[in-house]
Amino acid sequence: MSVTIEDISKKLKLSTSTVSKALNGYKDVSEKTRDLVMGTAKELGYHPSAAARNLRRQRTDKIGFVFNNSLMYISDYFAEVIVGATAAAETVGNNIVLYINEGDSPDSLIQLIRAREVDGFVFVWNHVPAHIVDMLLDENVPFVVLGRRVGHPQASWIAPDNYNGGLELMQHLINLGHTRIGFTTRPSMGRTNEDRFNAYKDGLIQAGISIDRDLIVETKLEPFSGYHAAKQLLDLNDPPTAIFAFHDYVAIDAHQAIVERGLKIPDDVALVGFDGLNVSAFTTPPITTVSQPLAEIGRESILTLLKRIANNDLPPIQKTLPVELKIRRSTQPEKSSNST
Amino acid sequence: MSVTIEDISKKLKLSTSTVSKALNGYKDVSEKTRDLVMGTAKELGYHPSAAARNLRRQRTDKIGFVFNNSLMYISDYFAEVIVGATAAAETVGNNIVLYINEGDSPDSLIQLIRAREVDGFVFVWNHVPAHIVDMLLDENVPFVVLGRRVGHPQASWIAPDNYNGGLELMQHLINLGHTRIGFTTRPSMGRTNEDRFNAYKDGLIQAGISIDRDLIVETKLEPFSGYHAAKQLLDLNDPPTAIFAFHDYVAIDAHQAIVERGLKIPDDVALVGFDGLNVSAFTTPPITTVSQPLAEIGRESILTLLKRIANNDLPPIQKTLPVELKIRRSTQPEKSSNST
DNA sequence: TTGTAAGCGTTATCAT
DNA sequence: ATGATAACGCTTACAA
Repeated sequence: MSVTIEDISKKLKLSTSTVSKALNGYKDVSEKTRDLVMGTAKELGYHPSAAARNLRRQRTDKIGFVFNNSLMYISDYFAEVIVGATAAAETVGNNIVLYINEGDSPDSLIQLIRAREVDGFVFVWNHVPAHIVDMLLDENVPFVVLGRRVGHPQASWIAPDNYNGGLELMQHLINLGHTRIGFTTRPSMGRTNEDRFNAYKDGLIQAGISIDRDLIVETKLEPFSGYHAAKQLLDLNDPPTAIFAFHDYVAIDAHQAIVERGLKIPDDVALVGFDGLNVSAFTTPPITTVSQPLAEIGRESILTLLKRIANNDLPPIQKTLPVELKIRRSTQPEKSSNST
Repeated sequence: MSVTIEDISKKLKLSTSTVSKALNGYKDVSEKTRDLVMGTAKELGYHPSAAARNLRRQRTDKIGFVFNNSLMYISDYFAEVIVGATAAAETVGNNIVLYINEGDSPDSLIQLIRAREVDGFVFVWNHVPAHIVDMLLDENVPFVVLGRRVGHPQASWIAPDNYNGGLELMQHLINLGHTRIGFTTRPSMGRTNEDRFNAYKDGLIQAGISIDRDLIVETKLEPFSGYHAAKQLLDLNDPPTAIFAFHDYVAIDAHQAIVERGLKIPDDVALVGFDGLNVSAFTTPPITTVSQPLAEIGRESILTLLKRIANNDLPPIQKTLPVELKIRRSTQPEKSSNST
């Protein structure tokens, strides 16, 4: 097979333990032999076997990245987060292993955990139910939830500041004079939805605007869902002058619905999204949104997980990262002329 | 630590080998003991240690997915391909390990290979240079290049039919009456670029249109590069009436440049992209493109790699997958009215 | 049908 | 400073 420590030890007439020590930079080995070992290691093209190392060290230097299929439909989110995470992991010699798991069968998750193929897990799920968190805690496996708050107090998570971002968005719309603002919500009431929805309601309340249930419509977790939601809003007797879409892809769907109705954005209907994905800038007009620091969320999740891998008795780590309002033409009245 | 085979064997007063055999469904074990073993395995919550298994079997059931950072900028591509690949791998009990590697330092690649953390590699690079292929062959490691043809005859790859897709695109434009068609090309002349460029040229030649060097402009591998390329084309004394963008993101950049010039798509300038990424449908008007079967390319790459892992002495496997022309409003004259 | 024992490649402990 | 040895958890000839 390939070159092992034994090959080096034989060639140098040293014991494998000395070679191992030299290779790993232990100081109880003479400089002479260390140079010798290093030299022949390079000469022979030696590289340690990950499997042997993992078995012995009871550690893999790998991190499981567990996501569900629907993440694919928000590819900008997926790509940025994953690349951020992978890069962060690699800086400390770790790698990311991908797992598609919907979280619907705890058994497959337990199997994953017990196989110890990875040292810990990052979950990228729309919703992490309490019984799964309990199970993870029970198994005593290090984990972090990426991108959303989790109700369970013992869970660690890294999430964007959905509430304050939403509030900024609402204040922006209200400052522009909008009083009838539609909101597209989610069927499952996860924390992300809750935070954005609360921001919507509080934004209205702070402005002294009463909440109209007709202006709140539900979207499903499927493509074109935002399209139907927007149509529903536009069909109202007293339709909204602005629509707050749950996230950018929903906003893009809504954009299409609005345009099909022959309405102008933002003159007839203003439109805002959420997340700050690249795609939100590609529509005409580009869509005002709240941008979350995706790469940093990915990075921070890894760093946090590594801390838990080092010591899983740490109290839960929960971080809210700041977001940024990006005002674009979907809410701003058209400027008189264009410039390069 | 966790439950091992020994725990089961002790509890049942059996040898570890018998337990192992029972667990792995060998037939030279009585049904009674097998049920017993299976039962206590479940009862104790046993799951095999991946590390021990890997070491013993000299196999990891993991596949390395090597990509460079620039893939992040075409997130639709990245997401679809990766999810397709991950799903395909999981159906046969394999997983994907991500590696960011630009291919600029063969050393880090060799290290990766020799560590045998994975059984084989899928490369997702813009360009796979011959010396890297030579190195991979030299190391006798199974690998497949995803998404592009490779010049090296010994390399295995799965790629879309760029040439014929490009030709269809050109015929479509020419049928619409365009004779001055701009093309945005790449600085590095990889096979993908070559194929699309050849399609551009052959499309013109087949229609009896002479090639005008002014209509061929170079883009860089950076954001907004397509924007500048399009402006350069529009600034010509005799500007094109149609632009063939190297890929969809370049087309989106070009779209912006065209709109900024106050020109109408497709009336003043028709626009086509390539790849069929979701984003190409989000612009106004949506962009005509050639769609590649990304998930299938991901899937097929994994299946091909698995074949090579099973037997790397196989002759190189090289597959061209069919693509599909998607005609959208960026090339079609506006219809009189819209419908739901 | 079951058990023994060796080995995968490394690291850690304890002697020397 | 170096070496012998055990151990990590599993699989597989081979023996019984």
